[in-house]
Amino acid sequence: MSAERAKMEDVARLAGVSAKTVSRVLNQEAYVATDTRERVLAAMRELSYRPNPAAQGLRRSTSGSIAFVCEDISEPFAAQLALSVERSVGDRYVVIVASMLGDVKRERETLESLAAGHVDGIVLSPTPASKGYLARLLRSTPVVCLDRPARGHETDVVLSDNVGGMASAVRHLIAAGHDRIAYLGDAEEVFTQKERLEGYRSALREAGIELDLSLVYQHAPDSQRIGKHLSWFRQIRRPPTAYVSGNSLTTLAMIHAGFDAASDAFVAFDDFPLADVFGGGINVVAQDAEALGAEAVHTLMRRIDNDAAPVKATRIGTRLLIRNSSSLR
Amino acid sequence: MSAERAKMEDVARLAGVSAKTVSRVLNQEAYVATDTRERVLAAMRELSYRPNPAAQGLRRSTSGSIAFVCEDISEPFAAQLALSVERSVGDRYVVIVASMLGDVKRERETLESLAAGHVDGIVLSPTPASKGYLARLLRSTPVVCLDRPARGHETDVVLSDNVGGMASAVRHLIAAGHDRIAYLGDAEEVFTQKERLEGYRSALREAGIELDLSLVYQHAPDSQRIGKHLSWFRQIRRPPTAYVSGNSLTTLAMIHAGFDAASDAFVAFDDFPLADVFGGGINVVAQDAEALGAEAVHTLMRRIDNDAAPVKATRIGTRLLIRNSSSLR
DNA sequence: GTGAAAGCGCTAACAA
DNA sequence: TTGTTAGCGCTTTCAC
Repeated sequence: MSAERAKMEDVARLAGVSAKTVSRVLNQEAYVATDTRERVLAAMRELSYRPNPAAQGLRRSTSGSIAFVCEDISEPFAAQLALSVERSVGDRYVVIVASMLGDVKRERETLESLAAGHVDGIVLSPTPASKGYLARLLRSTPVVCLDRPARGHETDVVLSDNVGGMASAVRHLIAAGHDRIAYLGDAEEVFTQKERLEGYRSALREAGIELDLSLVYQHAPDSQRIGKHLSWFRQIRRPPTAYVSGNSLTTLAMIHAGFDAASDAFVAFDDFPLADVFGGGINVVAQDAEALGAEAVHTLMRRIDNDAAPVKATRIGTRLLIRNSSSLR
Repeated sequence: MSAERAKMEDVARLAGVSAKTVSRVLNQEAYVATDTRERVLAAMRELSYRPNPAAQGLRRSTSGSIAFVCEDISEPFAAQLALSVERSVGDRYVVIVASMLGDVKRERETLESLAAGHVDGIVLSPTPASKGYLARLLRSTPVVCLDRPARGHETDVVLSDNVGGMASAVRHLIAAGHDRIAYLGDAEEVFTQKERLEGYRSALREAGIELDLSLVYQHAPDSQRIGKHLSWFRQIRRPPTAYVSGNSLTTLAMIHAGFDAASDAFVAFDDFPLADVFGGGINVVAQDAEALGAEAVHTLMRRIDNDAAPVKATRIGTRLLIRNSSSLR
C-alpha cells in the first residue's frame, strides 16, 4: 500500500531544475520562465506528483483544513450547514467535521486538539458548554460562530434573522385574524429561542395585542410534556386559535404529541422534510442554510487573512413559506 | 493569533530530559522510568503542550485522519452514517467529510488529494462515477465501501441486508393477506435497488406468488412521474392492494405525489423522520446506521493495520418496524 | 530567473 | 533507561 509517491526532488530531477523551482511552480510564484514552468508541469504530470500536505503544513505552519464543529451532524439543519461550508471552501481547504454530542469533555478535547494544529480555522455552532474553554481557543485559532454566538465571547458570528423571521410568522397569523397566538419553543436559555420569542413579542406589540404569558411555553422538546400543555391550552378560558413553534425539534415534538397541523393555524420555525405535505402543508419560517454556511466561510477566510479585523456580525434573512395551515381558524 | 506553542524541546528542557524521552512519554512507549514520565507529564501540562500533527505526520507518514466520502452529507442517512463513523473512530482519528454532489471531476480530484496524504484511509459510499479512477486510488490508500460496493473493484464492503430486509417487508404484507404487491424503487442500476428488488422477488417466490412485472416500477425518484404511475396502478385490471418502496427518496416522492399511506397497505424501505406519525404511522424497514458506520470503521482499521488481509464483506441486519399501514387492505 | 542551504517539529535508528 | 544524530518533504532565506 501507499505506493512510493514522487516527491518534489523527483520532479525537479526529471525537469532538470532544482527543487525550489518546482516549489515555485507549485505555488504559482512569479519569476519562473514560461518554458521552465512548462517543463516542470510536464514532469509533475508524468510522475502524477502530489505535494505532501504534512510537509507543506510543517513548513508553512498551516494545515489546509478547517473544522466544522456542531452538536450533532445527524441533525438535518447541521448537515445542511456542513454541506454549505464544504461547498463554500471549494478546494481551498479540507473540512473536518466534529460532533460534540453533548459531551463537554470530548468537546473541549476535540477543539483543543483541532486548534493545536489540525486546522487553520473553525466554524463553530457553540453549545452552552463552549463557554468555559473558548477564551483560550480564541487566542490560538480563528473561530466564527454559526447559527448562534458563543456567550461572553467576542467572535465573528453569522446568524439567522431570528427576530424578523418569527415576527413575520406572527404577523402573518395576525393578518389572518388571529389574536390568541400560542408560542411553543425550546428551552428558554437557548439563544435562538430568546430571539425568536422576541420576534413574537414585537409582532404582537406592533399589532397592539397584549402579550399573554400563559400562551408562551418554553421547554426542551418532550412530546409528552408538550402534549399535556397542548391539551391544557384547549381548555383555558380563551384558548389560542393559532400556534407558532420555536424550532424544528419543538415542531416535531408537537406533531408527535398529536398536534393537528391540518386544522390549526400554525407556522413552524424551520422547514423540514415533508413539511410541505404534512397535514396539508405546514407553513414555515425557513432558514437559508446555504447562505449561512457560505457567509461563515467567507467570514472565516477574512479572519484567517487578517487577525486584527474588527469583529463582524452578519444576519441572514429567513423566508416565510405559506403552505396552508394558517388559512384555517 | 496562533500563540507561540510549546514544542517538544521546550517540554524536554523544562523536564530536564531529551526530546526523545518526551516523545517516548507522548507515545506511551515502554522503558521510561516512572518518575521521569511524571516529570515529563507535568512539564507538558505546565506548558499545555500539544504535539504538532504536521510534524508527526511527516515523520510517521500517517496523518491521523480518515475521510468519510459520500454523495451528499445533507441527506439524512448519509449524515447518520457520518455521525456513526465519527463516534466510532473516537479520538484515534479526525474525520474529514467530503460530499461529491454528483460532480465527477470534483470527486476524483478530492479523492486523489485525500489519498495523496491527507488521510490514512477512506470510508466511501461510492457513486457510479467512482468506477473509473478507483483502481489507482485503491493501490495507494485503504478504502472500505459503505452502503454499496464500488462496482468492479475488490474492496472491503459493509452493506445492509437489503435482500433480507425487503423480503421481510413483503412477507409481512403477504401474511396480511396481500398478493398484489407493487414495488416502487429508484433507478434499476442502483445497487441497493437491485438487491431490494431481489428481496421482493424471493419473498413472492417463497409464497408461491407469481411475479407480475407490471407491478414493478423503477425510476429515479420524480413525484410527477410516480404520481402518474400510481394512478395507472389504480385502474389496471387487478390493482395492487399493497405497496413497498425501495428507498426513502422514492417514499418521499410517493408521498409528494399524494400516495395515501393511511389507507394503503405499505412498507417503506428506510425509516425517516415523522414516519411514525405520518398517515397514522408508516411501516418501514429500518437500516442500522450506527452499526453500519461502526463496522465500516472497524473494517478500515483492520485494513490499515494489515494491507494484506483478505477482502471482507459484512452485512448488517435491518429491522422491520410495523406501525400501522399494512393492517389495512 | 534560479539554486543551495537551513530548518519547520517530530520520531527511527542507533548508541551509550 | 536515556540521549544523539539524522532526516521525513517541503518552503524560507539569501545568494547568484
